[in-house]
Amino acid sequence: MASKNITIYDVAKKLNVSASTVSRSLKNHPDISEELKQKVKKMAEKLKYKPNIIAQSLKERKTKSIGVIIPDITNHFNMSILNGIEETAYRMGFHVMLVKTNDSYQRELAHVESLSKQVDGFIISVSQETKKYEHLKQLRKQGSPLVFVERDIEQVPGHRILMNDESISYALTDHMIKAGYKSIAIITGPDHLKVCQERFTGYCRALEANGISLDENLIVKTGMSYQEGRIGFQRIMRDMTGSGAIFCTSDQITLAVYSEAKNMKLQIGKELGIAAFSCDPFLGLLYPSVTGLNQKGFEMGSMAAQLCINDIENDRKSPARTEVLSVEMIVRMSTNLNNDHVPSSPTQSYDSNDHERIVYIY
Amino acid sequence: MASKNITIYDVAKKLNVSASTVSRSLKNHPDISEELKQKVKKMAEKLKYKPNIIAQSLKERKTKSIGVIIPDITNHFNMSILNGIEETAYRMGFHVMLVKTNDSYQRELAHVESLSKQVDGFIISVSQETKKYEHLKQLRKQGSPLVFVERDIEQVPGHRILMNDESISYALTDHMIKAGYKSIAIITGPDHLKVCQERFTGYCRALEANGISLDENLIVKTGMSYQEGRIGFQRIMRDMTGSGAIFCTSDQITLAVYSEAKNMKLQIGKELGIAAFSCDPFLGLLYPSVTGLNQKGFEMGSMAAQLCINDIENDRKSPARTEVLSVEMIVRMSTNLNNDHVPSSPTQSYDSNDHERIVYIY
DNA sequence: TAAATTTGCGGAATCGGTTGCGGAATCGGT
DNA sequence: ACCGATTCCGCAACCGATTCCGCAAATTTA
Repeated sequence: MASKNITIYDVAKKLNVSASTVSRSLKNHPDISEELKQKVKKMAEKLKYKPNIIAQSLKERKTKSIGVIIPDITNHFNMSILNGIEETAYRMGFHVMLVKTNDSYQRELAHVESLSKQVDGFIISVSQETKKYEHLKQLRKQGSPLVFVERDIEQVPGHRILMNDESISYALTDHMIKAGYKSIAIITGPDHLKVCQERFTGYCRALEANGISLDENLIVKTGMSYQEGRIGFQRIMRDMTGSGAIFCTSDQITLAVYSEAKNMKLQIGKELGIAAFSCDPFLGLLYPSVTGLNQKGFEMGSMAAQLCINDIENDRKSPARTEVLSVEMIVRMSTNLNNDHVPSSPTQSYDSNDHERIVYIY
Repeated sequence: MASKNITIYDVAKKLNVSASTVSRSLKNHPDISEELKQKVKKMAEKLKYKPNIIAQSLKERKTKSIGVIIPDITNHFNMSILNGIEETAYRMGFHVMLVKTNDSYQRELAHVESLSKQVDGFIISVSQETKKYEHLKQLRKQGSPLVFVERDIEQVPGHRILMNDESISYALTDHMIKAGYKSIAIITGPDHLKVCQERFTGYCRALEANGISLDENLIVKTGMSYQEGRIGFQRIMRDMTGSGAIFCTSDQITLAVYSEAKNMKLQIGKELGIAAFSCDPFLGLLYPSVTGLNQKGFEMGSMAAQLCINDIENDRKSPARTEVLSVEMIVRMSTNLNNDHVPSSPTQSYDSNDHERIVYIY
């Protein structure tokens, strides 16, 4: 933006009219004669005049952009969400300011502050560390539309695009139990993160429903990252006895557990069950393929953007909506205890469809 | 940003000083007495005054944000790039405005225009459709720093963060030939996209060096998407004879080819070789695992952001730099013709490391 | 003590648009 | 020919910050 930028005044001067006239002409204000409008538009075109969005933003107090605050962007689910957000934001004439927190509360705080004057609304998936939420309440007080996606905070009003975390976790856990695994472990994040708590609750309920008591040694609640998944896996494997299975509550945990299990030369499915709270398309291509979900990240992002932008354009916060998308479970080989996964003819093993069964929840 | 926002004037009024004084106090201008500075800062704190970044941007003609224009964000490589960009942008005090083009020239054009007044510099990976580049030259004329990442356009000056596309493609192709595959196919994008042309050239050179002539039936140049990969695969399989292999030049093509091959119950490696221009970590977990690359997306994004921001802050375009990161090839099972991938003991097959060999290029 | 600096702060223009208000010119009606 | 209503456009304020310039008081110097 260094050099000469043509402004509305340049156009005005060329035509010996006022800047107001140019402004009005370009927005088809009825006060300007059709004839003059055309002249102005021609000249603007000729000079390659482009309105300065910053100046407009200052005057209008609208930036036509939304802030997206996300813990990280290197997993399939968040990517899909981001993709959905960008797509509908674009269609609705908005831009996306993207920041990630790396699950750090401090960084989330800083971003909320620094973006608050720069965007018209927020879509946020809170960080794992976030326990305080004054910063988010502050946003609401300012009047900024706020949409939570996947990870929300109950105490803060705002729209929510969520999943049926608890029931799908119940389903995954129950499925593993019914599949015959004797000890079911879980690797998840801390309870103050609502999604973790819900996933854990689903897990607990399923155990309970099947008359299995909780075993602290099989519960890891340190976090959702790859590293934490890896360490969690190692801790669990120390205490896991008999035919066990692990409920991996994030993309990264799943990747970590799967990798480590392979490194330990475990036969996934037979020697170790794995169910993933994940929808990465690779899960179906792995061998053994991994039981996972059918999360609709793109749709969630898209809906979030719509709610956010609607709020912005109507200038008033519509009553906070909570959309809970129901997720489907996709059963694959990693939770098949009886299949030893060594097909007599290798050809068979390549047909993932033989081993894929979709279970609809709701 | 709806309601009452406290401005610098509010702070000024409270203290019966002028706005200039408040402004200067907050930026530690020496003209203001230490005593008054403290009073102003206290009051600003008390009123929770936050400077209006839009107003600053207008005045300073700097927005402290960079525009990132990318074809799509749902593959691991682009994600990594984006991740790297965001990380260093954050560290350097910048924000990221993210837009994707879905490989559409029109959309790229629109985004370049609409962002040009909104960001201080651009990082771009051009769309597959982009053949004209006036819009990019225009950016340079305006003085906007411009950094190409992965996909550049030679005719437009600017920094470039690239890979050794041609030589690594040569290496992958040569590897497949040496591995014993008789017909080597390629699925890639149109030649006007420089990376495609280079990858294709590498492919051609390798064939030539091994005394193999080009077979038009084995060459698909329609595009880099999943759909195009799928269709390309089907077309190639009609004509592929004997032990063949496919060079997949993108993440999505790889995914498509791998999936389709599995659906056709082909034994990957033995019946069909696959080498991927991709670095997705899942490639190593698949069974059979897939020969791929070791692209450094994060580093590339990080470097791009640095170059871009440096240019912005020094206000002068430093001489255009071209960084070519050398990529490593990682040989895995999908290009092992002799291994039938049905291990006597299934345990073995889970050890991907037994089948992984890193080949350094350069 | 008068003159020359220095210190400390305010006024006003500016960045680039937008818009309420008012004024001149044109028009229609009688 | 006179009056009221339109039509069409410009002036100036404003959005919220920054900064050049200037001025008065305090300080130093002669």
